[in-house]
Amino acid sequence: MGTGYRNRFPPPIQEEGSVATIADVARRAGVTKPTVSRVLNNSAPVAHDTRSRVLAAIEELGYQPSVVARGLARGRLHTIAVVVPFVTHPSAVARVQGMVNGFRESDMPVSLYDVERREDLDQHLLALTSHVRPEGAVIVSFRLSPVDLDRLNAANIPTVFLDVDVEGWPSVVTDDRAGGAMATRHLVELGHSRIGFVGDPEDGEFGFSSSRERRTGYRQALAEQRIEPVPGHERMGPHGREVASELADELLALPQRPTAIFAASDTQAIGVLEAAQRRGLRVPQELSVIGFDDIEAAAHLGLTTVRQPLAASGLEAARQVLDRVQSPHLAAIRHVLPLELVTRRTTTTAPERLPAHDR
Amino acid sequence: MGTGYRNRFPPPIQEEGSVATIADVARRAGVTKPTVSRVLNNSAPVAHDTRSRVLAAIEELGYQPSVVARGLARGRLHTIAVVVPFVTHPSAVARVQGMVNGFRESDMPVSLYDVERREDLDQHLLALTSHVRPEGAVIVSFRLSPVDLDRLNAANIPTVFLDVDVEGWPSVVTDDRAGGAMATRHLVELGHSRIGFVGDPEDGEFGFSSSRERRTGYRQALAEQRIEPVPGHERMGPHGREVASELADELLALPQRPTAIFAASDTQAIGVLEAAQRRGLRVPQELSVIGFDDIEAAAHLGLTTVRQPLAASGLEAARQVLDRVQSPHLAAIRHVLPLELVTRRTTTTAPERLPAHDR
DNA sequence: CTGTTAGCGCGTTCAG
DNA sequence: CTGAACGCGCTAACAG
Repeated sequence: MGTGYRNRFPPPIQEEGSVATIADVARRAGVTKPTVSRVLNNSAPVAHDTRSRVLAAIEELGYQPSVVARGLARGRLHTIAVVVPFVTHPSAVARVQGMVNGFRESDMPVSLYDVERREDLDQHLLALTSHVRPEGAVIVSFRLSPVDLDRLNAANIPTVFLDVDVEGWPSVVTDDRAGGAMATRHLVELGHSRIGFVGDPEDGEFGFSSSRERRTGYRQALAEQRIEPVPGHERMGPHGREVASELADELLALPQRPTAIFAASDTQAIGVLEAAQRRGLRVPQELSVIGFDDIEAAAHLGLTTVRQPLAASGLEAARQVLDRVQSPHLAAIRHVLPLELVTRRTTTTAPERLPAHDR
Repeated sequence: MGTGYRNRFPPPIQEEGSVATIADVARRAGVTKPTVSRVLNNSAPVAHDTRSRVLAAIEELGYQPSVVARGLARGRLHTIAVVVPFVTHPSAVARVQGMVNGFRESDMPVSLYDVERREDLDQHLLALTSHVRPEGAVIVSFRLSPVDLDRLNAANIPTVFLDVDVEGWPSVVTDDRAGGAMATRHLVELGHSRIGFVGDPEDGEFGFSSSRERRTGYRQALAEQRIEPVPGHERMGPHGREVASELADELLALPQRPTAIFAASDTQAIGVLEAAQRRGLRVPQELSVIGFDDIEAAAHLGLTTVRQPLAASGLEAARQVLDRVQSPHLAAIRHVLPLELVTRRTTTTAPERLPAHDR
């Protein structure tokens, strides 16, 4: 008939508006509430025929336990809390996608706690350790204070950190320092020696570590190649495309401008590309650009970058939490994911290495 | 000193692990629980000095009411439920971003219900109408059955539909049919007459209407321009880049292949571009491609498309829900957002309109 | 194996 | 304006 309607909702056996409770089920099955609870949770043995009477009643009433009431009684909500900064940023989306997939098989709903302002984090952390807590948590990118960690610990919530190293806690990370070095070496091998860096400020609002680590790797790679670092070649500012674009513009305005720029993230690299375009600089002939993350846009733009397995890291974090929800005393392992150089169309040989007529 | 730590967590005045309850506050303030509850919710007048004693106690204990207990007692959780298919798809991300921004000012947390499989929707709808319900809901793209709508109505949850028209319910939509016509006319005006269409199946798993409407607009535009529709020029398949790519490939394999293709979404348009590339067809010289939505990738790829204000629509939906949470009996308005043709680099004059040597 | 009793933290009667 | 008593739906502890 193709009405386009969906119709798998259980029929409303109860009167309109009201919903079956555990008491209704108990009454109908001729038992008491705890017995129903026991078959629901398999928390104690139940005689075979009682169990089937209860199951029948549940079926007939279309009964579904209230997660809220259950949460209040148990002191924990059957949920995994995910605390993540800027959840609509491409990298966050990819990580969340991985987690969602990781949790799908289990019947664990995930509740997303987006952090956009400082106070959001405090509030969410408070919610985590309140009366009724989640079964587990994933905290993305945030370096918590020892006080916060103690709280988490006291609250007894299995927690996995994603994209940040926390001593004594399970974590899923990449080696950002090695990644920064990888990106920089790629440029050096192409003959570049004036290599700029665009990244986040050292002590940003949230204290994320990735940009700092990548810059450290950048410096290491320069040092090991005996390239004199130029302090003015490092520009840091609040994360985002626009700011990165301005920072890059400063670099490109230098008398001895860099022939290559390493951006600490693809988002920032896109800003760098925009700056080059505004100045009429051809990429990669006159400016090589390399990013970090390999978000979707990178492929579209042909951006050379260091690929970080974002979705896979989310999946792994999900696995780790689920493992710890089942077995709370697993050792805290640090899972390191591999990085990979992805060469596309924004990096090439340094201009000074080319024959004059090609420049 | 720049440890990078954050430290705004309220000091643990209570013993470790335990958390202050309303009873603790009452005791400390020398009153009873209902009084505390009254100052918390402004639900009844409270003497000035008792109120300040209570507030002081709340402050000192770092007390925060349990949302779960409150939810159980009230029968509604202080939350807006957002039911959205494929939340990691670019268009969903943009819409959610808009909603998150719309809800930020209010103190309403939003809980995201992602739907990836048929049964997810039923389950989430059930959760909405259960014992403890959200304050309001936004349902994205889904056309619900009358039974489901009745439930929603009986449950008395202010609900706004986004990206789908529902008779008698508030909705935020665009005119997909007009958009489809707009895209098609653009191609016709460029001189194209063999125009292919790639979109979703007519009766997809979820019965989304947008692709169908856009195709209707496509047909209308062809008709009004007296262009004979070619049935084989319409290809439909499950939404996604890969499938769209295959469908486009079929079109491009036709003896009289289309010189332009209208894809019902940017995601599918990207698939079309891939198909063209595989066949070595130059875009736009040999094939014009237009999409729909204007997701981020569209700008990166230079894709011509019909822009739909995704984030703005999310924001508007949020506003509507908040309005209705405050004033439950507002009329059901249908908010139509404007569409806009965005011309970029994937569409151009039809080959047969060019001088021979240019083809 | 099952029922009785109590309590999770909070809101809401109803008295006073 | 404030307190006593009860209920939200469910689980936990203890008998039997």
